[in-house]
Amino acid sequence: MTRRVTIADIAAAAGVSKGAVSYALNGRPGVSETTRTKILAIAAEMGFVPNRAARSLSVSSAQAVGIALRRSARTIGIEPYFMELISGIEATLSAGSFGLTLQIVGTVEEELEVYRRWWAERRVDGVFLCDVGTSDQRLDFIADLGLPAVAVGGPIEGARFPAVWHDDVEPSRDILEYLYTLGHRRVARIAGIPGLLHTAIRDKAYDDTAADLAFESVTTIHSDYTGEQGAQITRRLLSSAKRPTAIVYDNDVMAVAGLGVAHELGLEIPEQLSLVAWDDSQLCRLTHPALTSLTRDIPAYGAKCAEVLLTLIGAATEAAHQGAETRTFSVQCKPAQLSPRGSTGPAQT
Amino acid sequence: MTRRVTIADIAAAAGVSKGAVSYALNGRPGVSETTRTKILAIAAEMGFVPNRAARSLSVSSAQAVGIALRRSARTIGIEPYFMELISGIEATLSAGSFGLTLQIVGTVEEELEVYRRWWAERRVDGVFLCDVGTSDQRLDFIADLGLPAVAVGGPIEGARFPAVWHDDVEPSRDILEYLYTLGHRRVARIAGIPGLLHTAIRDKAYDDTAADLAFESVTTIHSDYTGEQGAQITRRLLSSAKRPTAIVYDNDVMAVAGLGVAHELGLEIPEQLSLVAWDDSQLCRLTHPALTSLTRDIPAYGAKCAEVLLTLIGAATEAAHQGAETRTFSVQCKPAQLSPRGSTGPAQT
DNA sequence: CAGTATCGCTTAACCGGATAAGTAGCGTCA
DNA sequence: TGACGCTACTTATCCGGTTAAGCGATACTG
Repeated sequence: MTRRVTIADIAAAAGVSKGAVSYALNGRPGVSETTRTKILAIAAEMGFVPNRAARSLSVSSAQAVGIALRRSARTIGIEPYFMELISGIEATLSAGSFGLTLQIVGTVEEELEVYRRWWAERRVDGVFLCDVGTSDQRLDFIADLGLPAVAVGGPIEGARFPAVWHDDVEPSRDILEYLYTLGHRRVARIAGIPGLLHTAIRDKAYDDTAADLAFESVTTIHSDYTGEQGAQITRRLLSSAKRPTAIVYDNDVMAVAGLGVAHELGLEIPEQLSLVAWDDSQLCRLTHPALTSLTRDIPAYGAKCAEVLLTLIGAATEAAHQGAETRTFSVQCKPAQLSPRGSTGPAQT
Repeated sequence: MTRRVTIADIAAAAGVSKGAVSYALNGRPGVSETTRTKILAIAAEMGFVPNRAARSLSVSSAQAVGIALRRSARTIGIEPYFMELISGIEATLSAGSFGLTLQIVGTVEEELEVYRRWWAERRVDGVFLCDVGTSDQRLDFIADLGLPAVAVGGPIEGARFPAVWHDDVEPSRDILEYLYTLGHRRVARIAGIPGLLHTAIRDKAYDDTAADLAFESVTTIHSDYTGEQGAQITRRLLSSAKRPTAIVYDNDVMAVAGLGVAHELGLEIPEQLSLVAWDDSQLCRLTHPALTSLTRDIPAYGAKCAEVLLTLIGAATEAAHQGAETRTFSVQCKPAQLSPRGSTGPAQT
């Protein structure tokens, strides 16, 4: 079992003081180039890595950010979204040698408690806020703590910290116009959880677009994003007298479940029913027919979120030293693109 | 922006010294019950939460464990396995108020580097080792570091740290016997990555069982676990002259992809082809027909892994203080159970 | 009643870095 | 030649906890 190397060890080896070593390692003035080179060489040779706790204690930064996910153990795995997001976040974080602390919680109260603890413990320098709601108590809570944060989703009006988001209005319109062009007149949408911001945004975009086109009916039914509900609602829709000729799902998991139900009922896809999924994961390409879906680059999205959070943390650190003011800025990403595949086709006449 | 409370603040408020506060908060002897109660009350009132860095620095523990996953950004999301595992791990960790640090890496070298850094920085007290290979360089590397670790998978002979695993031999036999009873005589298995320990274990279990029964052929083809390869290999198998009447997949994603291919080729499931998946996630119940699969409780498995790691960390801490020796112990979990669903049926005569 | 154990607390050192303040050595310049 | 400034360090303090050691005051004990 190797011993951990401290700056005191390096100082002893180099015949200088701890302070000199610290200056040398951090690229600060105060040591000659000769000494600096020598110290760096010794540090490298000894395999020195600074003790995070010690550094954190003196500079008051954790070099880590946190993400709390509010899902049950059984349902969290099924959605590819989070892992892809985290994967993108990670890519940016590790480039800046930040760590990612993950916590899975059951309720909002637990989530708020986690944020408070992280903040009080100084375990993280900032957090990502997922599943932003239309009226989200976490926003003020975190802003009041003074904890740097980035909302993953938006836009959020009057937010006290930045949001990274992409427009859902245009893609919503794209879907409906696409289906309209294919001749569909009765369209149903199995939407996500009603309280979520992006659900509300899509709801409105849907209604607005529907009003502009001569649909017979455009209905929205809210769900909880699970495959079970997706299947159940699809079954109900397809058993009704005037069943829709196209169904749009707010995520890929429900769309896959919906496809299963269509198979179960013996419906030909896309001849008798067209299906569209939001959030194109690999899942959409595994089914037959493959699911037409709204594609966006989620790892890139996560990377952007991380980038903004790191910038924010940097700014907060600056501000603490120089009293500069922190500006809230939002970042809009490229909207999702419709990827037509086998699950959509002309409506039956 | 609230100020963080330190033990010095509490000491001042209670009119005692920092030391007394520390004793009181940690439930150690050295203060009277009266004083202890008073200090605890003040601490609670002020909302005191200890600074993790400070505590870590003095007690040399991070109160966090790490998990490094070696997957690409695009493929990591699709497998429900990891999120379920992490979810289970989390449940146990947060009960012990440990944090989880997650890192996604691309190569083994990167992964080893992450472990070394975590260890040197004292960022984690222990790690989980996923995707254990048949000859895994990480095992010795981590053991040499003296970093407490738990292998998620096994059994590992002569390991220098514990493994949490479940028997794959019995379930492998279960599948083959089940298919044999249904009259299947030509069975194919699309296996996982050849270097992985559990792939090797299943390979052998398969061969052994096949030798005991009068199959016409039992073939194994290795893959990379992705839906693409699952689909591609399935397509090849089903296009061959003597195509199998049943295919077993080493994970659920490939099985879903295989089902898609079967649909694409117009095969009736299960009349013309039976499909079995390992690792029953919700995915298996979303398709039509639902996939017969090997069910195991992955969150519970993760919880067990975390429990063992925490025990190990506790033991290591003890050992450091008292010089006691650390015992390596392995934990075997309940093997996966076959859940027959619509994707399997009698072989066509 | 002196000797001593125990309680209840304070003091101070320590963990491993960062960093402000202090200082020795040397060149510069009036 | 002495005041001054600069370089290249060293020293000491701090971050916020933990903990060994110290130290009165009280209780116990032979």
